[in-house]
Amino acid sequence: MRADALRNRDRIIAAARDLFAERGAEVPMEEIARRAGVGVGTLYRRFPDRTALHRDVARHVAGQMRDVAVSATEEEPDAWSALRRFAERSCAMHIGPLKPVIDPERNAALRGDAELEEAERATFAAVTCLVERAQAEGALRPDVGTGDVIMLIGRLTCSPDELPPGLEDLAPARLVSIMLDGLRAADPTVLPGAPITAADLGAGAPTRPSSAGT
Amino acid sequence: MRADALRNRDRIIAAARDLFAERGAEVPMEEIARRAGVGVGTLYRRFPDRTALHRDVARHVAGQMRDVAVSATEEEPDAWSALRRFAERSCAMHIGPLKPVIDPERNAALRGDAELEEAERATFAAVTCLVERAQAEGALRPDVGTGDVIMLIGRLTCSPDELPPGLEDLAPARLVSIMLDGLRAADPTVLPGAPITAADLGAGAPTRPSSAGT
Amino acid sequence: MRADALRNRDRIIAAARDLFAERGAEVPMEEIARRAGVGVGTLYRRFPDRTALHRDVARHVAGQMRDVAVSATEEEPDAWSALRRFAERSCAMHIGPLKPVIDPERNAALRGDAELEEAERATFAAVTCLVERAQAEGALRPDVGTGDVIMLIGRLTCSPDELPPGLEDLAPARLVSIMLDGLRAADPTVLPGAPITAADLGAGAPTRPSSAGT
Amino acid sequence: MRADALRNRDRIIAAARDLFAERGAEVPMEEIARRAGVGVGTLYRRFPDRTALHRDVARHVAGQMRDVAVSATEEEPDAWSALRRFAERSCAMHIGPLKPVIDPERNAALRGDAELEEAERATFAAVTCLVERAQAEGALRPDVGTGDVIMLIGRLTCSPDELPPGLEDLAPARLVSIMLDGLRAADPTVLPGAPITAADLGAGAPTRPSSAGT
DNA sequence: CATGAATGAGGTTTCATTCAT
DNA sequence: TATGAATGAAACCTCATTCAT
Repeated sequence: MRADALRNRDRIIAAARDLFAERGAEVPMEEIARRAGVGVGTLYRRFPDRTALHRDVARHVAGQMRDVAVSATEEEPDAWSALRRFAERSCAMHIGPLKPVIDPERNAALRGDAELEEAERATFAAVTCLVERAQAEGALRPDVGTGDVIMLIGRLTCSPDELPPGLEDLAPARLVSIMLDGLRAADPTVLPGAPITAADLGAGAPTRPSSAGT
Repeated sequence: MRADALRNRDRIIAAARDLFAERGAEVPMEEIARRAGVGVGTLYRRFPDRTALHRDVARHVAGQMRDVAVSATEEEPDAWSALRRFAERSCAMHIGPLKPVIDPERNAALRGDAELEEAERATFAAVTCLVERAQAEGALRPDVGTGDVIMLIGRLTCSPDELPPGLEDLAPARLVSIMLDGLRAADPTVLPGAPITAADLGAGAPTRPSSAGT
Repeated sequence: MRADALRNRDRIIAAARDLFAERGAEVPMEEIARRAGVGVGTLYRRFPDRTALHRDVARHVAGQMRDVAVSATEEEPDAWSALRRFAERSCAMHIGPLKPVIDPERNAALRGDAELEEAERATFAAVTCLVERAQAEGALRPDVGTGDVIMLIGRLTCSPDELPPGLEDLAPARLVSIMLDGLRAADPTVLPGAPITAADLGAGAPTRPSSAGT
Repeated sequence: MRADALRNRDRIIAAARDLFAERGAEVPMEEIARRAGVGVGTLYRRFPDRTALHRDVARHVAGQMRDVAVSATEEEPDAWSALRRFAERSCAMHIGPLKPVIDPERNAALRGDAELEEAERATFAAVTCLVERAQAEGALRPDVGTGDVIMLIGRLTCSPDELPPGLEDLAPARLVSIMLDGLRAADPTVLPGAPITAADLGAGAPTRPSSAGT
């Protein structure tokens, strides 16, 4: 692929990701093209329809998630710090509002995409590992599973323009901190049901639930 | 207004609220009419355009929120239980996905609606009161404000079809419980910034920030 | 269906048939709507996409063909006159240029349409009957089949604007007459292969080839 | 022009002719380029727009037609055989479906093209000559003109994919034979109107109608 | 008053043509 | 020179809104 074409492709994916996060999965294609600085035709040459764009943005974001999970695991001194870092970085990536675009559970067009599922699997595996280690370290309450953690992160992260002006940075940081406090071991309430596992989250999850399950 | 006309109006609002929660603020009007069991013409007779429907659904939901806040305050033995009940009921009402429809910050058509702002004000006032009492009781950590609580609740509640099948009831309950644990007093981490107040959340909030602010 | 809606539907089908014959299966929908005197929206309300319009025009034309075949059979004194009338009427209906729209062999969207296939079957049956009787009467050469006759008719009829100006009426009449002379019994050349039967023409044809086969 | 450039040009014309016959005059340019094994850029370097491609394909085909007419005239022992050969060869060239591309009557872009008109004139002249000789020989019915013959041939030839599978070769041969029988002298019906002359067919025809006219 | 038909503006997608590599 | 990327006009199709029945 030619250099300029590759650059355009990257700009389109970046523009699409931002706009999907800001204004939803159905932003006009024209607008995505405009934000990327190209004509609609160029956008459609690379991505035959909205579905294809969804898929490539999903792969991109899922890959970043996996990288964040892996590097947090490798570089942090303990599992709890790694989980905190994973949560904070996910937040900065606006995972929450991208859910309708990037989650195979909610976007049928993504079902069965190998690359996407592989990235999700790797992310789930890394997070599951962190969860188990953090529980062994006594930092994470024992009655939660990977699914609980992933869902919390997904729901707490949101796009800047959903936040009150002036709080774009502060609010997410506070909410994530409060959530992490809720996940810490000290004196928790009894949760209903069993821990939610990675497998409970569906498609991209490992077929065999980890030992954190039920 | 005749009895059947009134019934139609209620059915339309109920259908609209459900569809807005399930499929977003831009659901086709035909579909809302169909779900309500009326023709589009009837829908447009009651609500001249989508904006009017948004507004009436917003008023309806904001009124329910206020009722929940007030009755929780009146009927629960202590402020912490009332907060918990408010969180759980809000969750059951799928406040999260309705945000783009009912939040004046995100739906410009709602700005300046007196009835809506009054309901929001009352809700904020009641929750602020609960927050302060719960902090006085030592049940709620002192470094959070009404805004933190409202935002947490808004983000943790979601429509059933965003959840993995089989977990529609369990997942919200677990997430809310974890969040509440994060809000409890015992041994919290230091949060960045100052508590987020009702006033920080904008339009419908009291003009004078409550004493919870810093 | 309301009276005016029904009238519009008929006007759309008539406009579409004419334009398909004049300018091909891909005439802009806007133009069909304009010719029918309605907006595009109305056209799309009745026919969700071009395919649906193709299908209904095909059913309409196939029904007319069947009616022509049947009435010719019933009203003409002998099979040869009936065949001639069938050929002339088909010609007036511009069957030729409509082929890409109405022939399931060439328009995949029509495959398996029961109403269409039934009309084709009836037409083929009637023509097969005429062919056999005309051969028994000695008017039609014995070495041709229903398929030969149908194909000849299809190819010789064309839309007026494919013809040199001034010959719109005369040319088809002459070509059909010459073709009919070619089909008459007297002193024919030896044709290659076996008679082409209705079954050879595919989808809508009777499953069991008539005795004219092979 | 370099050898490879010349080869590209020929491949493009061949690909275009085939695709025009198979799928119509509006086949995407990309597809023509692909079939020819070149990029669109190359196609546009040779042919500035679709019109130019139409024109060159038209010239090419018209030239072949003329060659067929001339060689048939020169090499066949009698006029009737020459006419038969001309009809059969035209058929093999799929003249019918190319009509909208190569006929100046139907493709305004071709009007006034000297090379094309010259080829058509020569073809018409040769066929007119054959018609008159065949009539003098008593093989061709006297009440038809060059125009009748040309139109019949044009309408009976079609692209292979318009034919039922398995009959691609047989059907055209049979239809042409039947048509030729219709044109033979023996015992014809009375045709409406006067013979259609070359001049009646328009643009490329001789300015002075040949003596075949009435 | 309820209904559902008609309208046309706006978003989606295709493709002829131009142009950078 | 050959290629295939970029462009934007035009066609397709959807749906908010109006209006006849």
